[in-house]
Amino acid sequence: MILDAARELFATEGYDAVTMRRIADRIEYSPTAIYFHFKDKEALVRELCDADFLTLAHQFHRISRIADPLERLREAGLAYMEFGLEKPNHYRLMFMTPHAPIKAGDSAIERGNPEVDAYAFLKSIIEDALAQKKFRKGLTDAELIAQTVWAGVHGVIALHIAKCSDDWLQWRDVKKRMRAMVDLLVKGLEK
Amino acid sequence: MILDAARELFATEGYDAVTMRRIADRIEYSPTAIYFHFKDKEALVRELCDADFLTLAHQFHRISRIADPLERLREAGLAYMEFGLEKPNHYRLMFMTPHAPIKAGDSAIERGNPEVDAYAFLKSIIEDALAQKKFRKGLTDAELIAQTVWAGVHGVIALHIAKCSDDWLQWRDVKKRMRAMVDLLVKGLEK
DNA sequence: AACCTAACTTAACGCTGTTAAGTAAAGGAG
DNA sequence: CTCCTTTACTTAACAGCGTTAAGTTAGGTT
Repeated sequence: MILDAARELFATEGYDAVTMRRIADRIEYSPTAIYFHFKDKEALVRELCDADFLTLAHQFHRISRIADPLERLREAGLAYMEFGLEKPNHYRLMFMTPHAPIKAGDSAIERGNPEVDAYAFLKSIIEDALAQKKFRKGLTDAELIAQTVWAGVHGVIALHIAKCSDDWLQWRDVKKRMRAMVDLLVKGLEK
Repeated sequence: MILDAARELFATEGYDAVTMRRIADRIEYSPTAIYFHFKDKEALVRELCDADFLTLAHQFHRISRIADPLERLREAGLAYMEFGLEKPNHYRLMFMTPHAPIKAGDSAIERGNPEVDAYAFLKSIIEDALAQKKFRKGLTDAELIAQTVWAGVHGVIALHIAKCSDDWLQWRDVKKRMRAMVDLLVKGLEK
């Protein structure tokens, strides 16, 4: 009940709405009751995050069927950005807010398993492309490539979330920017 | 005095340290005194940001002397990321936190002037490269390219700031990731 | 019947941004 | 010199935050 209330408040009204007191109001308990189930607000929020990381990894599932690694990389990048676009509040919490590092085994997600670990999924695509010699000469470090690709797609969404209502510059449509990023990344990587 | 105290607290102890009361303590005034000079905390914080945007633009000044637009793009990207790396707290506030949009003329920065507007500086590099036909066929929209390049370098720093102490993955050295990003971007753009 | 434990509540602490009301000093006008 | 206005502050308080100490209540076990 606590997690459901927190998730709904969070998704619909944003981070500021997620106060212990407001969660408690929703479920008609006292604020203190929450502390019986979660150590503190950070622990609650991290459990929310954990579930979101899992749904993100699940989004990738249909993509794993695409044969060509470069095309798979394209679609994975777009799916990642789509996720951030649709759930900006969740995305902010997951990727734009520093948290205390989680201990190994503390999370419900099995590290390194592409089925449930989105980063591992990305890395497996890169390793596949490297094995099939799809990349430019000199590109060999799968970890480094994965982290750079991730940074690229993250940048599009992170900037969009933080600055979309900033009229300082003439923002191009975010969908266009998403496509431009995957195009640029693949063009920069492929042979 | 208020701005100086706020800036110092912010740079050394992070965002959480910037409370109206702590600023007031530093300058030995009452918290209320600050409200005589700034409408609210948001206004104070935005004036801090404004100064930072200006110093970022100034960092770019020496780069404008580089003749080759592609090399200039490289160096501008690296300088941008260096700024974020050196002043992570400032960077977070400037680029990772949504703010209410500023009204035109409200800011001290002259929009579109590459001397003081960092985005305009980036765009001028792209336009220069386009004029010199340095880019791949099909790349024509300077605004879109600038926004994509910005997203790329932003992604590296934003991820670093939010996730550097996350041991979920084996982070490559951030300097390596910075270089990998500019290389990837330029390789993806150039003819 | 006695005891224990889990699941809560009430009340409070110290913190936050913010504001209403009051004060003290400075400067100009008559 | 007095009156008045403006500027720059202070004190005290409000409502909200995360969090905790202490007390309560219900359910099951011995």
